[in-house]
Amino acid sequence: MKADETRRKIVIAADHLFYEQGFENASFADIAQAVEISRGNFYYHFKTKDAVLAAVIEYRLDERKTMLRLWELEEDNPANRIKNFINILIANQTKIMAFGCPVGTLCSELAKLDHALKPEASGLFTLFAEWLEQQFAELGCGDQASDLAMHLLMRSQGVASLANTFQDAEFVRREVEAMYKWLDQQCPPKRPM
Amino acid sequence: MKADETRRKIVIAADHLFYEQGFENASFADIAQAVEISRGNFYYHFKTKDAVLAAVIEYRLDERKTMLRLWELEEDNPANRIKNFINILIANQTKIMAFGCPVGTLCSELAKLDHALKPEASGLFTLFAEWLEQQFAELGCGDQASDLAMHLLMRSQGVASLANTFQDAEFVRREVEAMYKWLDQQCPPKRPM
DNA sequence: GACTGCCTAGGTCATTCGTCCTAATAAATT
DNA sequence: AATTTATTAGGACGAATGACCTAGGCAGTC
Repeated sequence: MKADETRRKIVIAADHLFYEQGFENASFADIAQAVEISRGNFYYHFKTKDAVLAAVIEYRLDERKTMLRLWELEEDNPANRIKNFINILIANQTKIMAFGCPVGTLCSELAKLDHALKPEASGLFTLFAEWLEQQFAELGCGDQASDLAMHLLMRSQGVASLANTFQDAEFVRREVEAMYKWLDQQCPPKRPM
Repeated sequence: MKADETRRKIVIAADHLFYEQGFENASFADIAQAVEISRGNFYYHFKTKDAVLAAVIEYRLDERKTMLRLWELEEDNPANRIKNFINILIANQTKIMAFGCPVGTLCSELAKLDHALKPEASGLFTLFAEWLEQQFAELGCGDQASDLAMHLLMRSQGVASLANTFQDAEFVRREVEAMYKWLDQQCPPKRPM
């Protein structure tokens, strides 16, 4: 069906626009123009803007899940998997410096709008938090796994936020290095009695 | 002059509304209603919405500067001054969980809007960064002072962001505790972050 | 009491937005 | 070929927004 393809194009274009301009600031017209379809056609695929947002969140969730699954296949050392996560800050540095973290800024915007889909957007964070917790657990961090996961998520959010504000690539590099070092210090060494 | 008072009321109301609803989402009508003045009267005091934003940023800067100066007067131990900064997360916990960090969310929104006043808003971060750097310098951290200041700012941003997303007071408490511990480890003895 | 400058009230205007409708076209099925 | 279904086009609508204007009220001063 052609509709599926058009729908997918819309979601991807909306994904970019919501990230770069924010959800509220990106209009139907903007998205339609990006996909090169008419506003009427747009309405055929999505009845409301919230429906687009819901589809974008689902798309982002799918993308992240795929990425995490790939890391699990490619790398069986949980510490290295966690390093993959930290490395997002480097891999996406340019976009993060320009627009911040896609997940964090969306959650923050939806919180201010008191939007009904805020919990769905938070699900993106939950996905990462639970995945990181799993990795820390495999590392042998036991009941600390959850706290460590939240701590690392917190740092990546903080770095993204300040990277966006200060446009300082050196700062990002430094903090990523510090996260690596912090990671190495977690869990083992297991001290002898 | 009555105008000064009305203007001040407008700025304070706009400050709150920009924080709780976001800059774009807060309309002239919203602010005018909060101050209980007519939209026409509003226009007498501020010609454009950007002018309101500029005034709000200046107001926030003044407030923070006053707060930092007070901390310097009340507390001559730089470590305790830094603890005051960390404690903002506890003192403003309710608001932060509801609306995020006033500085961070504003900067992030203005970045997405590609707004002309983004540098002015970033000035709020710079104020804290330079003040923290000064405190770390007085602590004897030498040329690390700047990096440590940015690191602490980063952590407070990350905590505010996740606090807003997850509404988890226990997480905030835990991370504040971790920041205290981290602070105690800085300068001397020099330890990795 | 009239004048002048500061302040306020309420309304208008053009624009943009999300939403929705209808008619036309393309594709699929019979 | 005929009919039905899927997809697209373009415009219309009301609501909301930022911006702007003008008329009037209220000081204080001469």
